[in-house]
Amino acid sequence: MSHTLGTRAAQKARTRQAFLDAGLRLVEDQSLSSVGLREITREVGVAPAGFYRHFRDMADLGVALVEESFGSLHAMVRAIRGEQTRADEVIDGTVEVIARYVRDHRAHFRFIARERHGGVRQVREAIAAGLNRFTEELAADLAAQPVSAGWTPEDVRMLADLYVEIMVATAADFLEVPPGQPALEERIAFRARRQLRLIAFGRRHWLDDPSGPPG
Amino acid sequence: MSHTLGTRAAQKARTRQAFLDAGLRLVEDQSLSSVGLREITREVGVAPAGFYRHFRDMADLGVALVEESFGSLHAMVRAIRGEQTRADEVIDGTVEVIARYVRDHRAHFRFIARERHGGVRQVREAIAAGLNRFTEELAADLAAQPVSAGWTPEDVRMLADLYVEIMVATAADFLEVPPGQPALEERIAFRARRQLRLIAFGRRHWLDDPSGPPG
DNA sequence: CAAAACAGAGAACGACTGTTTACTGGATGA
DNA sequence: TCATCCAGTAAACAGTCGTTCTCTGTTTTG
Repeated sequence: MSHTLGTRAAQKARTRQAFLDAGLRLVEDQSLSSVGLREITREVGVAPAGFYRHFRDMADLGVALVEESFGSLHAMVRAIRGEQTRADEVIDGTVEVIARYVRDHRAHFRFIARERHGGVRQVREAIAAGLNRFTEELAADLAAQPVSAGWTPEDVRMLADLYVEIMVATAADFLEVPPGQPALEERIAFRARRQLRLIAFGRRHWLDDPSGPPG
Repeated sequence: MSHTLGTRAAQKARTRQAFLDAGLRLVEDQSLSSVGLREITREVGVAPAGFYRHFRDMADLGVALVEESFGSLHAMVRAIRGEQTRADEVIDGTVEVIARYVRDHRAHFRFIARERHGGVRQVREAIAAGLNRFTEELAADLAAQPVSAGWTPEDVRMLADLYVEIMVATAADFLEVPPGQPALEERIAFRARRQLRLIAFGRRHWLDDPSGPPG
C-alpha cells in the first residue's frame, strides 16, 4: 500500500491484468456468458485452477471488466467538459470525443454495449450503475448552464438521459464501422451532430413554448 | 401450400414452433450464444439429433427468432399509426403502445435487446435489418406530416433514427421493471413522453431558428 | 397398394467443461 | 536464516457438449 508493490504482489497484479485483457479479447466475438473458464486460462497461459486465485467466477471477472471500461470512459467525460461556450462547439467536441473514445477503446466499449443487456445479471447491474453515475455527472453540468434556468431537476435528468442514450447509440454505431472507413464514420458523426442540435433547439424552447412543458 | 398442411407438415411446424418457444424461454436469463443445442432439445423433449431436422445450428434458430419477434412488433407499428392529429395525443399513444408491447411480448423484446449487440453475428445483422425497416417506415410517416415540409430526406431519417432509439431505450427500461410495479412503469413512461415532447419542440423550430439547421 | 420420403429415436464418438485436491518453489516477514 | 505464505501446477472428478450414424414407424405419393 505505502510503497511500491513487492515483486510478489506485482506479479499477481500482472496476471490479473492478463486475465482482464484476455477476457476483453475473447468478448470481441462472443458473449461473456459463453466464454469458458478454461478458455480464458488457456488464453492467458495459466492452469485452469489458477483462475480462482483472482476471481470467484466469470461473472466476477465481468464486473471487474466493467469497472476498467468505465475508468477509461471517465477520462473521456473530463475531456468533454472543456470550456467551450458556443453550443455547436460543444456539440462538435462531444461527437469528436465519442469517436475518439471508440477508436481508442474499441474493446472496452464493445464489451459495455454487448453486456449492457446481456445474460449475466451482475454485469448488467454494474453497467447500469456506471451509466447512472455518468448520467448524474452530465445532469449536474447541464443544470449549471444558463439555458437550464427554471428547469426542474427531474427535467434536467430527463434531458441527461436523452443525451446519454444518443451518445451510447452513436458509439455503438461507430463500432459497427470496420476500422479505417472514415467516410462511414463521418456519416454517423454528422447524424449525431444534427440529433444533438435538434435537441438543443427543443431545449431552448422548452419553457417559452405556448403549449408548455407540463404534461 | 395450396390447402391445409398435411398431418405430416403440420406436426413438423408444431415441433419447429416448440423449438422457437423453448429458445425464447432459455434466452430469458442467458445469451443465445451460451444456449446449447442439447439444452434446447431437452427443453422441447426431443432427441438431440432432431434439432437438425429444423435448423442448421443455433445461429439459424436465432435468426428465425428475430423474424418472429419483429413480426409481433409490426403489429405494434400499425397500432401507433392511429389517426391522431394533435402532437401530444400521438406521443401519449406511442408511449402507451410501447408499454403494452413490452407487457404482451416481454420475451420477444428481451431477446431483441439482448442480442442486438450480442455475440452472434447473423443475429445481430438480422436485428439491424429489422430495425432498419422499422425506421424507414417511421421516416415515411414523418415525411408525410406537414411539420416536415422543407426537410431534407436525410434529416427526416435522422429524426426517425432518434425516435427509434428512444423507443428502444424506453422499452428496454420497461423490461427492467419487475412485472406488476405500475408506479415504476409510470415513471419511465412519463420521462419518455417528455423526451418525445422535447424533440417535438426541436422539430418545430428546426427550420425557423436563427442559427439554422445547416452544419 | 407398394414405394419413397422423412421426422424423430437411440447410441456412440472424442473433445471439452467447472471444480477440487494435493503439490511445489520462490518471495515474504520475523 | 528459517518458518510461513501463496501464486501457480498437475491430475483427476463427473459431467456436458455438438455431431454423425443407423434404424424405426408413420405419412405421403404415384
